[in-house]
Amino acid sequence: MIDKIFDPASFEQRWYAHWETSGAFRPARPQAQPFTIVIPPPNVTGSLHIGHALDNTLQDVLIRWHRLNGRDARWVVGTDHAGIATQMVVERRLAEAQAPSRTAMGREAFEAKVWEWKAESGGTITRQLRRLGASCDWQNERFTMDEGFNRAVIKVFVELYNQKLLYRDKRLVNWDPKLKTAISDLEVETREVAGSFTHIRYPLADGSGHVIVATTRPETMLGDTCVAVHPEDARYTAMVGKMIAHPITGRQIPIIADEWADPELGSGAVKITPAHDFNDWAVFERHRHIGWINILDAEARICAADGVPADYVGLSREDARKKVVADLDSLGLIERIEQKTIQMPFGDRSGVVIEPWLTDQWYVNAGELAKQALAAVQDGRTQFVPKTWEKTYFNWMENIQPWCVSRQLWWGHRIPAWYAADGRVFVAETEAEAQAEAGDVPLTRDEDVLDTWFSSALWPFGTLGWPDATPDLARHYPGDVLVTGFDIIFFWVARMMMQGLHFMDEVPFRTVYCHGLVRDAKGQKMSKSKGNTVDPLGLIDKYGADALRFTLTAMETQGRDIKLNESRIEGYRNFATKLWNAARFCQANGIEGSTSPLPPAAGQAVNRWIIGEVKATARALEQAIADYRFDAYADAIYRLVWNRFCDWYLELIKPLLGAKENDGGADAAVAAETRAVAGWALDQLLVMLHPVMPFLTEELWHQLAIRDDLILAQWVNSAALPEDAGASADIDWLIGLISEVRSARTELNVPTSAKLTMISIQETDEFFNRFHTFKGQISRLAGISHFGFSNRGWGTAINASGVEFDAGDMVAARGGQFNGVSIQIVYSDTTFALPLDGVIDIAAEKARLEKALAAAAKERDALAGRLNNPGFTEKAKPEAVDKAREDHAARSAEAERLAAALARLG
RNA sequence: GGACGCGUAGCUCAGUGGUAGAGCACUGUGUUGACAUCGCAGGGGUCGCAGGUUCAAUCCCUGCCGCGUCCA
Repeated sequence: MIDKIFDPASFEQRWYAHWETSGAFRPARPQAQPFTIVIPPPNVTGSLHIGHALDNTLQDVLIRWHRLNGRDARWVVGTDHAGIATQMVVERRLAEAQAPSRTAMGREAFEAKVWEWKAESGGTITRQLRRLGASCDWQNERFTMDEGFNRAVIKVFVELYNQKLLYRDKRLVNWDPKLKTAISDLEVETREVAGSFTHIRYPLADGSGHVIVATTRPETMLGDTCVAVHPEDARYTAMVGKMIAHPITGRQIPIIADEWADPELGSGAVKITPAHDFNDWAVFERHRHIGWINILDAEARICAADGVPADYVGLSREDARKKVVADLDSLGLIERIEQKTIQMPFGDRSGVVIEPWLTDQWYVNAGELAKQALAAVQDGRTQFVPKTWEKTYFNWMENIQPWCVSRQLWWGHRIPAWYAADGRVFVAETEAEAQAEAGDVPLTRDEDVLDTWFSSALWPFGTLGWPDATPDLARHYPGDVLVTGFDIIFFWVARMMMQGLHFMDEVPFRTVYCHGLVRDAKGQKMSKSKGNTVDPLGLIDKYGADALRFTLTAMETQGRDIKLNESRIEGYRNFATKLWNAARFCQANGIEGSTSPLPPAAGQAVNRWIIGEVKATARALEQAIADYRFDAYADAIYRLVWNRFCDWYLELIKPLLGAKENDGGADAAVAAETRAVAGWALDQLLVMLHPVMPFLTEELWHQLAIRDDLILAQWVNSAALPEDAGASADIDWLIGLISEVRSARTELNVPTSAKLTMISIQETDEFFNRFHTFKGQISRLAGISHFGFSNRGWGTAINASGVEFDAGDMVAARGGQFNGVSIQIVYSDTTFALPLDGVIDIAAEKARLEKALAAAAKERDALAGRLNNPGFTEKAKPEAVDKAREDHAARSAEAERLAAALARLG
C-alpha cells in the first residue's frame, strides 16, 4: 500500500542505488541510435552548488527523456583536476595545519599531498550528483588527470607544437603575483576602483622646460624608457626627439611621436613603460630603440634594475608608489593629483592586482584554430540555444588572442618539453624521445604545467578513449548537446570547438544549450563572500530531490537568469504530494498499473477525454524537448497532473467506480473500463514526469504494479493515440457547467451542504442528453440533487441516480410553472435555474446577473464595432472575421438570455 | 565606448498581431477518508514611456527612460 505520508527521503537513495547497481543508466542498446551528453566536469575536490544542480538537472532531464524514448543514452561523466583551485585549497590546508609549505616540501611531496586530498574529498561531488538523481554513466567515470587523459593531453601538446600551432614566446603576460603564475586573459577580471591620476613634471634634459605626464601607477616610472606624444599634436612637435632627464633614475629617455598618445587625455603626453603595460609594450614594438626595463620581481616587488635607486629595491609596488610620489613631491615635480575611478585588472582566483610581466610562456595559436570553430557555428554544424549566444561566441572568436597555456603551478599536466643547457628545446611525448632527439646532452624538463582548460578542451573525445580509435569514440563523438552556463562559453565551449575540430575533424556537439545563472531571491549573484548561497543538498533534505529538480526545470526559461525562491520549491514539493495522494486514491480504488503502452478501449466520454489529454500533453512535451523549452515541459506536465487528472478526471470517475452507492451508473463494465483507463493514464503521467521527478515516479510505478523499472519504460507513442473531439467537447461543457454552478453558489453564499434542484429552461436536446449522461458527476460536483427539464414536462424530472420521480409537488408549489425566484445561470446555449425561494438574496442575484450582462454586452459591442469597420471585414484574415462573427453572435445571445433572466426576477 | 538581454498582477515569470496567463502571496469559504503539503470560489494588470507601421499593437519598427550582463 502507498503510505499515507509522502516522504521522499524514504525512497530516493534506495532507488538510486538500485538503478546504479542494475545498470539502468546504461542499458545495452547496441541497435539504438546513440544520444550523448558529456558532463561539464566539476572540480574533483569541489562540492555541489546550486549552479551544478541546475546544469545537471537539465542534462538529466534530457538523458532520461531520450532513454525513455529508446535511444542509447549515454551521459559521460567525470571530474576536473582544476589546477589553480585545487592547488590553492591544498596550500591553504597545509598552512592551516601548520605543515611545511608547498615550496618547503618540494614538488613530489606536494603532488602527493594533492593526490591525498583528491582521494579524501574527491567522492563528495559525485556522491552529491547521485543525490540529485543524475543518471550518469558511472562505470566509465573519468578524471582529467587519469592516465589515459594525460596521454591525450601530451599528444595534443606535441602535435600542436609540431604543427607550429603551439610555441614558446617571450612577451607580456598577465602575472598573478600572489599565485606566482601566468594566467590567461580570461582569468583576469577588470574592476573599477577608486584611484588617483598623478600628474608629474618630467624635466627636459636641456633644461628648456618640462613635459607633464599623468599616470595611475607612478611607481612604474622607474621603468620608463620614453615619453610619447601624438605625431599630430602641434603642442609637442618641437619637442619630439629631445631627451628627458628622468628625475629618479637619472637615465635620459627620449620623447617620441606615437599615435598611442591621446591628445585629449591629460596633457597629451604619456610615459611609456614597456615591461609593465600592454599598450606601452605595443609602443615599444613600434620603436624598438627605446628598449624596456623590468623593475618588478615575481611577487611584484621592485627589483634591481638600471637606474633604480637602491633604497627602492625590495619595496612592494604599493610602497614604491608612495615613495615615488613623496620623492617627486620633494623635488617639486608633482603638478597635481586627481582622484579618479580607474580600471584595474584582478586575478579571478587570487583577487590581487594582476601585473603585466615579461616572461617566457607557451602559447597556442588560437587565431588559427578559431577559424574552423567559427565556420562550424556559422554554417550550423553546431547551434547555440538560445541563438543569441552565437553572437557572443563570434565576437570573441573573431578577436581571439594567443592563448597562454603554461602555468607556474605544480598540480596539472606537466609540459612535455625538455631543455638543453644551450637553450635548445625538445618537445616529445616521452623523455626518451626528447633525449633521442637531443643526443647525448643533459636535459631538464619544463617545470610548468598546462592550463586546466587545455585539458578540459579535450573532454568530448579524451573521455571516449582518444587518441585510440575506440568503438566508444566512433559511436559517441560528436555528442548531441552540451548543457552549460553561458559564463564558460569562452573558457570551455570555444576551446572544445577548436580542439575537437582540429583533432577529430568534427564538431564536439551538435547543440550548445546555454542556461542562465542561479541568483538569490533578490536577483543577486550568489557568492560565498555575500553569504547568500543556498546549499542544494540542504534543499534536497528539506523538500526532496524531485522538488528541487522540478523547480529548476520549471524556472529555466531561455535567455534569463533564475531567481531562486524557496517558496517555489515548496510549491513543487506540494505538487509531488498531490500526485502521491492521487496515486494512493487510485490504488485504494483498485486501479493498477497497466500492462500495455497502448490505451485500453474506452467508451465513456471521460475516459476518451483523458486519453486525448494524455496525447495532447505528450505532444507538448515532445515539442518542449525539441525546442529545449524546459519551462514548457514542466508547465505542461504540471497542468496535466494537477489541473486535468487530479482536479477533474479523478473527480469525474468517482461516480463510475461504484465507490459509493446511489450516485449513479456504476455498472461493472463501466467501472472496469474506467479502472483500466485510469491505470493507463496514471502510468503515462509517471512516464512523462519521470525525466523531471525520477524518484517519486519510480516509487509510485512500483507501488502500482509489479513490473520492470520505470527508468527503462517506454515513452507513449503519441501519434498512435486516439483523440475524440466529441468527448472533449462534452467534458469541456461539463467542466464549464460545474464551474458556473459552483461560482454562482459561492457568490450567493449557498452552503456546500445544501443540495439544490436544477431546472433547465428551454433546453436543447444536446443539453438534455449531456445532462443524462453526466447527472452523476453534476450531482456530486455541483451539489445538485434533482433535475427538471422545462421542454419535457415537469414529470420527467429525475433525481441524481436518474430515477424519475413525480415532480408534481415541486411544480405545484410554484403555481404550476417556473416562477423565477432562483439563481439563474446562462451557460452555453441554455439557461437553467436553481430555485431557492426565500433563501437567496434577490438583490445579490440581480447584481450578479447585471455584472455578467455588462461583461457580455461590452464584448458584444466591441465585436460589433470591429465588424462594422469596413477596414476590418475587407482586410483582415477571413478566419479572424468569421471568428469575430461567431463570437458576436454568441455574446449577443448570452446577453439576451441574461436580460431575460433579470426580467424574470422582476 | 561597443554588444546583448530585460522592463507584463504584490512577488517570480510565461505568452500572443485580433477580448491578458500561471505559480506563489492575498480575500472568502469548506473537513464523517486520495490530498489542509488540500478543495471550492474570488479580488488584482492603461503589458516601462513616446512616436510609427497596421483594419487592429502588450506583441513588429524607431527613440527615450530604468535595470542587468559581457567586452574594450
